[in-house]
Amino acid sequence: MIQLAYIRENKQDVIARLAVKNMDATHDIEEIYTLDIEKRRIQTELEMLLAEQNALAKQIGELFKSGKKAEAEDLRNRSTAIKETCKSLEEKQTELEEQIKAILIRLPNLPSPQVPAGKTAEDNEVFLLDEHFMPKLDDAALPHWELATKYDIIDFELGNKIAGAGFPVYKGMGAKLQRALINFFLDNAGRAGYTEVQPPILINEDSGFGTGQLPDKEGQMYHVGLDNLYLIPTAEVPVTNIFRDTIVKAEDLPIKCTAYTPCFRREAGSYGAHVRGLNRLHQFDKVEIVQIAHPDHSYEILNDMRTYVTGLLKLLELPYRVLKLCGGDMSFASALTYDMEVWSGAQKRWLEVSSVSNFESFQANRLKLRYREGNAKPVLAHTLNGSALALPRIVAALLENNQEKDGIRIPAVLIPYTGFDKIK
RNA sequence: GGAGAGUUGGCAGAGCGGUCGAUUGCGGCAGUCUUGAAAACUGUUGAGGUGUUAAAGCCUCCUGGGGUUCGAAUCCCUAACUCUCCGCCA
Repeated sequence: MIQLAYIRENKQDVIARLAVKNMDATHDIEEIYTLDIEKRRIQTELEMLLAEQNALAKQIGELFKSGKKAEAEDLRNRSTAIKETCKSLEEKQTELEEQIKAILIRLPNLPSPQVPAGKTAEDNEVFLLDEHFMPKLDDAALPHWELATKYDIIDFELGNKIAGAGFPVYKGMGAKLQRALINFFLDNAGRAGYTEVQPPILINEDSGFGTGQLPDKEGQMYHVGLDNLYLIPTAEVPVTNIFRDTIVKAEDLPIKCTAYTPCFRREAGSYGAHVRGLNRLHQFDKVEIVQIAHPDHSYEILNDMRTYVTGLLKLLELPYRVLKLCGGDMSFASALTYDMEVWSGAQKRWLEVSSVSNFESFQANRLKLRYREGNAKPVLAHTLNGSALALPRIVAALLENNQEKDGIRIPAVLIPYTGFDKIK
């Protein structure tokens, strides 16, 4: 949620920056601005009356005590009269506040000034390309879904029977590879200073609101109707919400957490070749990294996180590229996002395996997540997160890029985790 | 699932419907003492809004929502959550 005080002072800047996300917010911003002025006018008026009422109530109490009944009655009538006015002003104020919030919560975050203009994924800026580990495959190379069947490590049909499309069953070495990757990612995050947490994978509405999934984006999440809970689309939601309604000390920043969780996405309307195999699933595993940062350092930290993720890709011996997302391709809550994509040798496509974002104070404002410098007033913190990493597409790329005549080669760093060096 | 109890400031824990934003303890911060630290003592210590050069002042907040009243942390209704006992269970 954009800070109301910022809109108050910087109308034109807000409109200009939302235009980078291809949104004409002129009307919304003007409306907020006008409603806010009116709201504050009413608030002032109301508060003066409330002050008078408080004073009267106090006097009445004293008059009753000293037995001056008639005078007390007199004041009581006056107070009753004021009460009516207060009530209507209060209603008006609440209504205005609701109107302001209704607009405010559906406005996306302001993109950082360095976000490139653009409408679609085509307009993203290639920030970095590392083809060092580009595989040399011949035309007989198999896509990962065929390799999965050939080596009997992932069964899509079986998952279909149990839950539906997009819920694969990993078997044997396939399952072990999943576990190996999760442990490998968690261990690395731990070494990089992230504290491991295991959060709930069901969240309530407040949590969904805090990180920006609710309202409006509930269609992307599975909903447990009976208990009104949602399955998490990413660990970002429960982990960031650990810090909802908290004031942390400035010297404790940055706070770094990592979590492995399964993630659930409805992906309604997705179909076709691009969602085959592991490319797009309803349930998948991911290790997430989250940081709560001081506003002065959040962009350095974003760079650190990006470098950390590309470091993992190098360790896994995967060719990758880093995209700086354009305004049109960025998510609702993000101020700046880098996407990491790995090369999938047989599909001959780039697959997104991580997305690292700085949300600045957008989530913090919804979460009421603040830090305090000494005895100063609390200030909204910045939140950041990134996948480190999402498993399925990593697996897809590993299978395809490392296919050899006698099996699939496991990268050296993973062998201690898998216990085998080849899937046969 | 059944029965009961509760939800107050960072934590613990008081609070006859009328100077209660709230007693007290702990913790935190500052000071005295000390070579330094500890102990002891003293002071200070919630959030949001409004306002101001800065303050003062004023308003709101005692889980959320609604109600009664001139006046509510205190009474009533309601929701959520927590705890205890019983049942069930990985």
